[in-house]
Amino acid sequence: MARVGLTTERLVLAGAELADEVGFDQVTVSELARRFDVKVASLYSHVKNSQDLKTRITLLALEELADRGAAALAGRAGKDALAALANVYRDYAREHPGRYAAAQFRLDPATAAASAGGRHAQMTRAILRGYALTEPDQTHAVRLLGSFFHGYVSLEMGGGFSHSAPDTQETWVRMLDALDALLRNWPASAAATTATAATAATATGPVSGP
Amino acid sequence: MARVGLTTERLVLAGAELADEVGFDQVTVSELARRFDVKVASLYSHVKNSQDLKTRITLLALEELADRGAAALAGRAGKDALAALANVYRDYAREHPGRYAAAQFRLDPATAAASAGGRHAQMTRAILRGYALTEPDQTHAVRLLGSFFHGYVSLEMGGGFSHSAPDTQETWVRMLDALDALLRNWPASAAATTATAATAATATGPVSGP
DNA sequence: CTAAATTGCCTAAAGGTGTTAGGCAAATTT
DNA sequence: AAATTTGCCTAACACCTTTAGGCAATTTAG
Repeated sequence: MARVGLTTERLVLAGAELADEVGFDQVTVSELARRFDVKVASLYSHVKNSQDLKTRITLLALEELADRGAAALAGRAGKDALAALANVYRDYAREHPGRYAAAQFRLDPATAAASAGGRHAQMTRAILRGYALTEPDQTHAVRLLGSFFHGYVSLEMGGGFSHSAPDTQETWVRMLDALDALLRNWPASAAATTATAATAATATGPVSGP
Repeated sequence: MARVGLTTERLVLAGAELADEVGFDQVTVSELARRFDVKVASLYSHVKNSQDLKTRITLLALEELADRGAAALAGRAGKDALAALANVYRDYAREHPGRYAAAQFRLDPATAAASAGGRHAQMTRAILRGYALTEPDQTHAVRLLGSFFHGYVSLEMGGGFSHSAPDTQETWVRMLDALDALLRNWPASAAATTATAATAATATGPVSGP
């Protein structure tokens, strides 16, 4: 019966498209089979299982994102570079919500190590070359930027900022201004501050509001 | 046959515990039934369906989180308040990973409006009273803090910062220092800056802005 | 250019989750 | 104690996942 020409790559690509259409966690082996007009069991020759499929979509998304980041960063520095990378994340999430969600998928350590994840950290570090941050601080800054990018995009995508007053584009621009200012004027380690006081007591969360 | 005494509340609570043990998206009506040693169909008298169960767990988590936040904020201001609320989120995520994940669950607008989500935004706004920010900026700052808290906690929970050099506690403290500094010295709206330049250029397709 | 080996998709089947419909017995009300 | 309500159960269907084994189309070899 006429072979359709399934391939791991074709499946992963179709899976990524499916994710963008219906959401990453609605990606199902069955639906994929339906799209290729093939019986479900047939996919299992190309993909180990559902988890494997999702992992591959995740790796694809991380790779695409890293490629876009690298392209955007080329020839830019300082605030320009910061805004460029930030926009890559935001735009990618808007264009490919399913893939972006996939990029958040938890990978096992081994797979994660072999993924494009490292390139992302590298890119953020590259941006910081435009600011005068020495080592311990640089890592803190990398983490801060990572947290911010990820958090902002998640909230905006999730509708967290939906119906509030100032539109998100304005917020976005002002936030980048703020981050740039922060990096240019990174506070010295106030080791003996009262900062740690509250630490032991409580925890954090994602907040929806405006 | 001996009634077990199921209740919507008991189910939601057990669901929250289950989430903390196995992860929010592994919370299943079947597993819950198993835990109460009851047949699956029996749960449907107390909960509309799986989605309804998850929604209720989400609402519970948002409420708990808001309560903790309110308690932590009482009597504090400025950086103290900032650190206190941030720690509430972080600690909650550590103690109750499943519930924290639930708090991220996308609610339909109507339900979201009736949730404790608003309290969270209010708390962040309350913190900003300790800093001199006037209106458009205040909202931007609320969103920035929300993005940051959510992003940081997600990444740390997801193992994003796992095996890197400076331990996360140090990063956490320094980040709070940085945010405090940023809020105390919020940059004025540099409307005519080069900020927007990069936005339009960002290689990736259609510019994002509204 | 066949014949053999491989590979791709299929049928079959079993196990898990979600959900609805209808029934009997336990708890509650009268 | 009778009547009513309510709680949990059985039955059944739909859908997703995964494994095992088979036949035919394709590729490789002689």
